[in-house]
Amino acid sequence: RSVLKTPLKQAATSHSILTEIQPDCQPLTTPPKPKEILPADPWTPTSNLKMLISAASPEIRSREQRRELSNNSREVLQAKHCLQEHLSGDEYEKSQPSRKEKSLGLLCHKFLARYPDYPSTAENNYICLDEVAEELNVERRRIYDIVNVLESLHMVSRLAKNRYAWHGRHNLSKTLQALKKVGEENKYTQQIQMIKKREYEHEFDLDGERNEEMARSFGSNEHSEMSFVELPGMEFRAASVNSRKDKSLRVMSQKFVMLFLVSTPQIVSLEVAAKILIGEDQLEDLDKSKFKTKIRRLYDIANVLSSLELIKKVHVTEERGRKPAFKWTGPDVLPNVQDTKLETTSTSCPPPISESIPSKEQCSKNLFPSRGKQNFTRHPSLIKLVKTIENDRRKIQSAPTSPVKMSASTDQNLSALPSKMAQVPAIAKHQLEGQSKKAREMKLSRSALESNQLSPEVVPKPEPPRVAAPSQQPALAQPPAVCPPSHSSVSPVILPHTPAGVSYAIYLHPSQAHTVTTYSPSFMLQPLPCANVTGIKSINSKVLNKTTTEEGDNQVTTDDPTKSLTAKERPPIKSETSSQRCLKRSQALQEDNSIKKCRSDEESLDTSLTFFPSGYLIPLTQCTHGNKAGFSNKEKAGICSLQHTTYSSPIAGVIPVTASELKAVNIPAFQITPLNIMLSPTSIAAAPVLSNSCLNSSNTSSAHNPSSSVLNFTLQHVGLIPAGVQVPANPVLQHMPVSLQPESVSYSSENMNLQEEKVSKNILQLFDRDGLSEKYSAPSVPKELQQPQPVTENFFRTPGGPNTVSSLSANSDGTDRMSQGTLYIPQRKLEVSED
DNA sequence: TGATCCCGCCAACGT
DNA sequence: ACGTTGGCGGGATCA
Repeated sequence: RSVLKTPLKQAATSHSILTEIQPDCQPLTTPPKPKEILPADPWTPTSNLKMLISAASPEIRSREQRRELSNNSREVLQAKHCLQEHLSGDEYEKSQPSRKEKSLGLLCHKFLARYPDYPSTAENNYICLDEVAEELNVERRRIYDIVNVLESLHMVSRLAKNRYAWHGRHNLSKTLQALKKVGEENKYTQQIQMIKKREYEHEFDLDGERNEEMARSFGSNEHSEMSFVELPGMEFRAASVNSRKDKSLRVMSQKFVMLFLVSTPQIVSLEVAAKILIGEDQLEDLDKSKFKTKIRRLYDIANVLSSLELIKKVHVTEERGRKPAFKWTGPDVLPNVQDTKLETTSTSCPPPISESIPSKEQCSKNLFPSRGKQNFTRHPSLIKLVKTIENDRRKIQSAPTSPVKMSASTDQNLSALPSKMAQVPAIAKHQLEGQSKKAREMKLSRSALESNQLSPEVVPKPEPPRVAAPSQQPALAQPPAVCPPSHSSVSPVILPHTPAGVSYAIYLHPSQAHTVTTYSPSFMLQPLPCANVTGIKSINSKVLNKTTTEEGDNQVTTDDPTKSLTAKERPPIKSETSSQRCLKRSQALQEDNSIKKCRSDEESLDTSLTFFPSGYLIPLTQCTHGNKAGFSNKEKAGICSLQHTTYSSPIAGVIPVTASELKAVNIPAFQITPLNIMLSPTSIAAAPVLSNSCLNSSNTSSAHNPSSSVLNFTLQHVGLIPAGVQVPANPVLQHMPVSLQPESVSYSSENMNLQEEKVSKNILQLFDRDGLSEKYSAPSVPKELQQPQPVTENFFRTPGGPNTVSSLSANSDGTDRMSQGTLYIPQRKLEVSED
């Protein structure tokens, strides 16, 4: 008899029946393993799939059809295959749910079939894990695997225990952009090259002792701090769970994706991915079992990514033989085109303020390129030293800062807003075409703009005492003057970049956060502005990249860069959306404020929290700003005061601790690097400008100057990091000069990151203290869900420095891919074969 | 065989 | 104390 597929529920039933023998056969709970008992029958995955599809809404169905047509997904093929088998007459026994039928990939397909790729915001797309698990007839554990990776892509977000919200692919492009940035900042490209190179070397000499070297080099790679990359709109939901938890799958998934986005042939072998991921987590011990486990996990992730059609399995044939690998088949992720446009627009649009901000951002970028830590990190001994220091700090760590500070930071955010706001309109315009809906948003944005103009005034007024605010403003206005030299020298054209679209936050591990925290709770305010800056990429890097290198193993061919955003992707919209969201949020906040005016510190915390994220994330900031702007200054002031209740003058309290302090604190710890010595004139010049913001201090130390960067690079890599690292010494690496610059740039950012981390850390603590995290997820308020919740956990940047987006922009032209500090590796021919 | 990766134990967490 | 999450790796399947 042919096996038929019992409907899902029935299947469940059968399951339980099967398990009769065993005690607890709860359909819902993980059934005891029936194993051979398994009936021979029932539902084939295919059948289930079909049923699901048929049952699904037309929308879903159509989507599914498309999928099948495309035949892109391996799972589908497999499913078909299975089906055929059944049809052909294999029997029941044979049809026993084979392993394949139970594969995560298939399961994921089923899961995805239940939800539309682009759910309307209106509908509540809640996901109840229990339900899903039951309906799909799988253990909940499996659902977690799927959901976790979906979460890493922000396709879902956790609302509460057992509940998730489905976002579909609306956030996908943004997420990918963010991931790409982070990946670039982490120099994944280089790491990949390093690993490949190492492998190559291995071919010749027997390894064994080599492990040491490997370990060392890996250790250097560790960008351990990075945890979870967040998006503006989605900030906190994901974080609702404890930060510590965001460890593995989620993060691994993001990193894995980053590898694809960063590597030129967008093909990543499991082996390489595993090595890199391991390297990040723990330096050294490449122990075999760990490697194996990593691989296992990667398969899990790969399966769901495959189901999402973001990647597909291929085999890379090298001299060694065939190695399993995956090829990126998802959308091309370019630096935000829109952003660029925006930039341009903003530039053209005169509002001084708007312009000023971008410039400021640029400055910050330059100052804080990316990843400063790495410099010393590279050297084992240095790493240890750093770690030790960090640990000490951790221990010393002070109590969470008062909420008030947060609010102060909010204020700062305001200043940043204008520029962003200015951009909004442009974005809206672009989006207009596709979405009629957007019109509304346009309005919002426009209003926001208007508000922006007001903003400048607002910012300064509220807090006269505050040093930072005033200074910032001027700085912003002038940016060109100060910063220009640096970028202009490199590439004037590119300068104007603002990465508005891609702001993101990274979740740090508590431990790391601590480290940062130690620095200065008090500075919290300061950091925020920086955060704003952060979103922006460093121009420098871009320029540097521009230099371009041709080496890469580009053979494989990636899709043309030009392609970039497809109409279907809606990134532009998003930016708008985010801004809109921000506005909403800000409004909400205001309401909150008005309502809660007299609340205690905790309350203020909430508020501040809300703000904070916004501050950090560009979109949010804008919103906040807009809101405030909308209100009379007085109101703003009132709000501020409310938030700061505790402090007589919120600003004052905050202000005291400014850049100078930060510098004092931060520098000692992190600036130890030789790099400091070489300051480029440019950087120095820039420093003054940024001085207001805490960030500056750190940046100053770093050198952007090409020559200096080269020196640094040389020192570090050659002197400090002899072995596996890409060293000029290596004959192969002829292109070093080019690559060097990016490196140098990246360094400075580190400091900034630290500061941010600090801030975030503090924030975190606050949250924890209040236990706010789940607070907002209240089921009762669906609407709320739509908007980003104020609650967040630590979202910060990684050492790699999300701040530096530069790489992204650089890539846009398509030239730079290999440029970043990449080593040229002798290439074996790569042959990619599909399965 | 090596590549895949299902399964579910059990610890960390949350409530 | 109990339910939820999800790290982890043994060992079954697949190719």
